[in-house]
Amino acid sequence: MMDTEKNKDYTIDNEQLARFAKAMGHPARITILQFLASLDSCYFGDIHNELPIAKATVSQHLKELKEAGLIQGEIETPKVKYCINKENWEKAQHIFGAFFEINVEKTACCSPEP
Amino acid sequence: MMDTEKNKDYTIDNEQLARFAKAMGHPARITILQFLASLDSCYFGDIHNELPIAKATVSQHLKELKEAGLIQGEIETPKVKYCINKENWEKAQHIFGAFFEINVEKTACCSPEP
DNA sequence: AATATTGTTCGTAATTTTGCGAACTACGAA
DNA sequence: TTCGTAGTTCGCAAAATTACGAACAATATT
Repeated sequence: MMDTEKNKDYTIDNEQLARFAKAMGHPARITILQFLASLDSCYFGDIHNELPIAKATVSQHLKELKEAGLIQGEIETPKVKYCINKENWEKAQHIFGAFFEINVEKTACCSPEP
Repeated sequence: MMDTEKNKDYTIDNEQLARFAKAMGHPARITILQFLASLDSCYFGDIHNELPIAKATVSQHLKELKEAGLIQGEIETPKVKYCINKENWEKAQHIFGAFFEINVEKTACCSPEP
């Protein structure tokens, strides 16, 4: 049959952007990313110390950030060192940058506030 | 008592960034935002037509984007016209921009891949 | 008045998220 | 070996998210 129907699947790029955004969709995870980027420390204990939540919960948030690709961790016995995943961080920079490049001025649709 | 304890609350900025990110944390909502920004149309029906989900679900996603402040809607009987909330869109641009301005090069912590 | 169009809201179900304490692992020091 | 440190994982509960069809509302058309 002909392919006249519109493809309604989400694009890979949109899936990826949503994935990153979702990972960033919690204040604890934003705080973690900022802390890691500021490089006051990379250790779990110090990250935990910045946050108002239990260590088990911090561990979970770190796991999610890791699964989204935004951070990585390595064991440095007896501590665990986390850091930004540089490659994917840059990917996120670009993908968010492109997303927000859209010129809203030019595309105003609803009438402005009267 | 003295306030020697570290304040572990999330900052307003981090809460706001997480709020925006969370709203963007679903491919359908990313697609909606892009569609509205591209201005092929502003009407619910056309938005629905772009997505692989039921209209009730589309309506819910639009509601969430509206509650996060990223879009706004107005009735244009018998249709409903949605659009980007310009003010908050720019706010999001800035807040995401600032977030990703962090220089990861300078802050690399974990050893690079060997 | 009956119909059609355009979306929203309701009720419901399945899944995911968030959070915690307790138990556990791994290692080094006493 | 026993203890302490540093985190992870487990088990659970509460809440939020995602999704749908059916019912509903508001308006225009016949």
